[in-house]
Amino acid sequence: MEDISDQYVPADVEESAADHWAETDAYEATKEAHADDPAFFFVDGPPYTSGQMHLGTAWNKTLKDTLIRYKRMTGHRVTDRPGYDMHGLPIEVKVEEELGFESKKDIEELGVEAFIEECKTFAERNREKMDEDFQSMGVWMDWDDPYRTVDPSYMEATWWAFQRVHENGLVERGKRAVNQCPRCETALANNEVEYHEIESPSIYVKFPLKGREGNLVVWTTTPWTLPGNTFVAVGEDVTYQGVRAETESGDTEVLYLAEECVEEVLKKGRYVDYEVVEQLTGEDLVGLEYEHPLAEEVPDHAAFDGALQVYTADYVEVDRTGLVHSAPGHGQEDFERGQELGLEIFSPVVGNGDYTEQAGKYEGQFVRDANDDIVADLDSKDLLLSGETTRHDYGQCWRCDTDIIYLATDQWFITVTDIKEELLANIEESEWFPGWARDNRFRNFVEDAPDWNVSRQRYWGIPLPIWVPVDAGEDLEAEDCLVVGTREELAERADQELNPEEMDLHRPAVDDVTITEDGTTYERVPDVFDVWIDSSVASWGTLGYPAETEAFEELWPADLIVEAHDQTRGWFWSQLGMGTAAVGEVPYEQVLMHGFANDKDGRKMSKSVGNIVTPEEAIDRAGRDPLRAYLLSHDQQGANLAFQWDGLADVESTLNIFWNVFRFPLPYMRLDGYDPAEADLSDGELTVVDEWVLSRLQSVKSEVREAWEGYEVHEALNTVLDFLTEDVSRFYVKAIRERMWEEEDSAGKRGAYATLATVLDETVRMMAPFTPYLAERMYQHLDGGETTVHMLDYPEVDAELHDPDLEAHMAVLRKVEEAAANARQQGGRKLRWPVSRVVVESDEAAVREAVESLSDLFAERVNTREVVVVSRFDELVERAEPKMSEIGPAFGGDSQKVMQAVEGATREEVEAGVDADGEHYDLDDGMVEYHAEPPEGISGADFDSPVGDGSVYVDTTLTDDLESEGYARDVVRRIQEMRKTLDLDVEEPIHTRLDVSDERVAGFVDDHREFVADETRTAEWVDGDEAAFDLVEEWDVEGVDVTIGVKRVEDPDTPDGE
RNA sequence: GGGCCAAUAGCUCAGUCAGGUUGAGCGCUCGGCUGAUAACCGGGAGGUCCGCGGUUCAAAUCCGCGUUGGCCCA
Repeated sequence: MEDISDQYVPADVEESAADHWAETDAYEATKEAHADDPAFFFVDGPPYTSGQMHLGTAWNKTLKDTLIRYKRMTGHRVTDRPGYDMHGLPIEVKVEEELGFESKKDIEELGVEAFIEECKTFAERNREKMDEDFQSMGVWMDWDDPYRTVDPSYMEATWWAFQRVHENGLVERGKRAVNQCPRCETALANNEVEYHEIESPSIYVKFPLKGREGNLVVWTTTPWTLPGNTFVAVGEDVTYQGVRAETESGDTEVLYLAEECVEEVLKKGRYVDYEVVEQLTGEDLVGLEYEHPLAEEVPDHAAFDGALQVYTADYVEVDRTGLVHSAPGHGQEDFERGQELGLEIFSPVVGNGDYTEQAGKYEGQFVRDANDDIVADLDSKDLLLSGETTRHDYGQCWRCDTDIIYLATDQWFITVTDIKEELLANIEESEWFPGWARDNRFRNFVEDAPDWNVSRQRYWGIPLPIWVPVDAGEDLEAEDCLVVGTREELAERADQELNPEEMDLHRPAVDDVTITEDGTTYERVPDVFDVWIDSSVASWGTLGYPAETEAFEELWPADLIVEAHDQTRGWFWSQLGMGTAAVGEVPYEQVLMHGFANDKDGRKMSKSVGNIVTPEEAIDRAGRDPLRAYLLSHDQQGANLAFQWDGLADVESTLNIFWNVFRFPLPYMRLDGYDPAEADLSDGELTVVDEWVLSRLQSVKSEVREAWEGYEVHEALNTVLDFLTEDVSRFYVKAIRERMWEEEDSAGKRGAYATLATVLDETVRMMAPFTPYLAERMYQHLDGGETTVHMLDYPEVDAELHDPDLEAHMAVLRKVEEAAANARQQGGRKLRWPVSRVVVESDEAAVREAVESLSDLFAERVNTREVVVVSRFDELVERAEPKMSEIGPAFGGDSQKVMQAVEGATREEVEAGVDADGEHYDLDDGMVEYHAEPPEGISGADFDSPVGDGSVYVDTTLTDDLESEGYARDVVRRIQEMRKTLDLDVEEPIHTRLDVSDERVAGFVDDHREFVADETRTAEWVDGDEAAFDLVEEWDVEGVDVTIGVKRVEDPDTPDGE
């Protein structure tokens, strides 16, 4: 094993640990060690293979890795197969960009097979890069065997599930108004639409009424949907008015619109005057018929029974005009209302956004490009009341940022709205951390979830396993279709010869497969699945189901999934939806939902803002373990992280303290030939601090366990780190340092070695899931009995060593010690100088008991000759403080004199009455307040402890004896500093020259020559030229000039020197 | 436009559920310690508890209305 460096250098530690893992197959050994343990089925949410790891995905995988390591150490056989989500439009778009493609036509020209190959290569290339990234964070998962959504065996899992959904009667085919990306020529799910502000026309259009005078006034930002107009919607209880409006030229016309909107709209139409001719409700307007405003341009417009009439609808708001142009072919709400009304759907637009011949004059135009023509046509017919533009949020394709259009197209759905009750009930079957994520956020989402559009008119995805009769018409029902569940089943039923072992399930391999049954021939629906279908089956796809059944039967459903809060609408939902629709169950039992990694101000990291921090950069500047510990030291339940470089540096310095604690005993142990791996607490003598730190260790283990079990990961980590810094480093190590310096083997030293070795062994194991490299490095140096620290057990509480009373006492003592240090500082007596006496005063018996039980330790730590514990310190002097509000009225003009006489007097003096200017004054009780002060030479400070408060008094009066020791210690410390300057070995003897300018002080130091020589390994006191010394320095010791010379002894074997 | 989460010292957060003198760590500063020493210990400064309104003897805490940031939905 290499030497342990003075400084914690994460990069070195990590390299050394990584090498060790590689050499010893540590990961395999760890899995093997737990092969027979009870199973813990963790499922990795597959990251999308479009780019590389960023800080958020690094956090996510680190958290998963930490939990997996913890679960293993607590005796579980953990499923740790990582996953990758590799299909979908994002990759298609990237590949199209690489190939310089602009539309589907380019893809068809290249050929679907070649395009699929490109996508496959692209996704695989990204996956390999991400594989490396995740492994570079120290994530131990089964990287040799990840599940990939592009593997036929995984794809089959979606087929199997979809077949179940079909059997359950939850698959539906139909025309629905969906979000359509005209560039990608596919439907998009609501959650694939992102909203941005755009500028659109904002036009007010007159729809001439049939059979009566007047026009309905509607407003729209999408003129291109007017050819598809089918009805006008009004609010049932809204008040409408018919107004006769006068134009600038003096003509008049009648307009119908909501009362509230009249003024505003007439102003926009530049009417000069108007009168109300009619007032009526929405209900009254129902049934009015109107002329299609583009009747000439679009002769084939909706004219069927019930079209071009007024209906009520609940989506109407009293805004703009209060009348809403409705086209079921172009809007979701319009579509739903149209269905209720039994209206046909008229949608003269194809998938790429071009008008069909049904759009008459506009045939072949891209819809958005037709806006201007339509506005102009309306204007020419005097049907345009007003035309301007407006800025508003509008949906865009999540991948290519093209503005979407609403179209009614044939799509396939999983009708999750039919099983809403079951979905909501299944939510209750899962336990979420934090709880509010389930009960508020997720529940709301599920309540509002519409039917799931699972079909995409694209290429790079899992083909829909649906075969429809070749002659199927518009009204095809899902139950008349075949849904295939596995490759084997397809091979059996297919008309063609297929090899289930070797066939690829991607397009175009399955496109031409037909099935003939009962005299009907079926062909495959050309669509692919929505990419969210892929990961929705991860809980069984991970296990190779349906091809492999054993693992599924043993493990399913997942014990735990861990993702960020954006997955509420994503993976948390898709799994619930698919699980419930296919098998009636939620596929996971526990959900840990963490937050996002934002920038230092809590803002989202983004390329355009330029505030991105990459994991690589953080690893470079701090290290893998520090980055992991930093990420894990913050709340892991729903809260976002505001990344701070300072915070990362803080964590690194905390780990450095851990490193210092770890390496502190090593030189001593080596000198004594002590092997920490063989540490035995029954060998040697345990002092009270040993017993205390061992008890604290038990408390920490129990707190840490509890935190883990509630997935309070940051609590677990911070508890260990606090223990290391507060208890081990600041208290324990300080307390045992002197014992380590003892030269001979002693029971006390062995006790300290055993204690510290035990503490280190267990904290290393507790830290292992968080900082795997650092823990490995330490374990291999301290013990190394097993291949890796990660295959060991997580430490368990040893009740024998747990002593809550002692911990309580020590907690009191530390508070008292703090107060003593405070009092010392006030009395101007530094710790190196002993004091004769420290008095601890408290009227709490528990406090006194605590201090008394630890008084030796206390005396040592505060450097006092004597510790006195009392309930009341009777040397305090009560000093009087006059209360002028009482004295003033009582003594009138003499008040000032009385005040001066009273101030600072003792209680005795005041009670006897005070004299001033020859007069005697008696005072009442209420006129004076007393407070107790320490007498001259004693300074005090108060403390609050867990069991009660009190005060500490430090007697700083000097005696020759104390002063003598103080100076001697000061001299020792100067010589030590010089030894360090000379970089002498701890053991190396020296010759020392000492000149003290003050005779009295020189005497003091002489009294302690032996002590000084001992402490500084001075073999001989010498005189001589300054030039004869390796180092000569002049010091100011408490105002006294002291000149010290130090030189090495030439031959260390003969310490007597010359 | 709607839902959820957050806002407390320069920074990270606790305290909010169950109302009662705002706390810790880091940083800053002054001092101490000095064979773990780029470590460690003590003192001090530092707060509109995001704002406004309400309930209450009493509000960081409960309620309402806002502001800012984040996520989700439209």
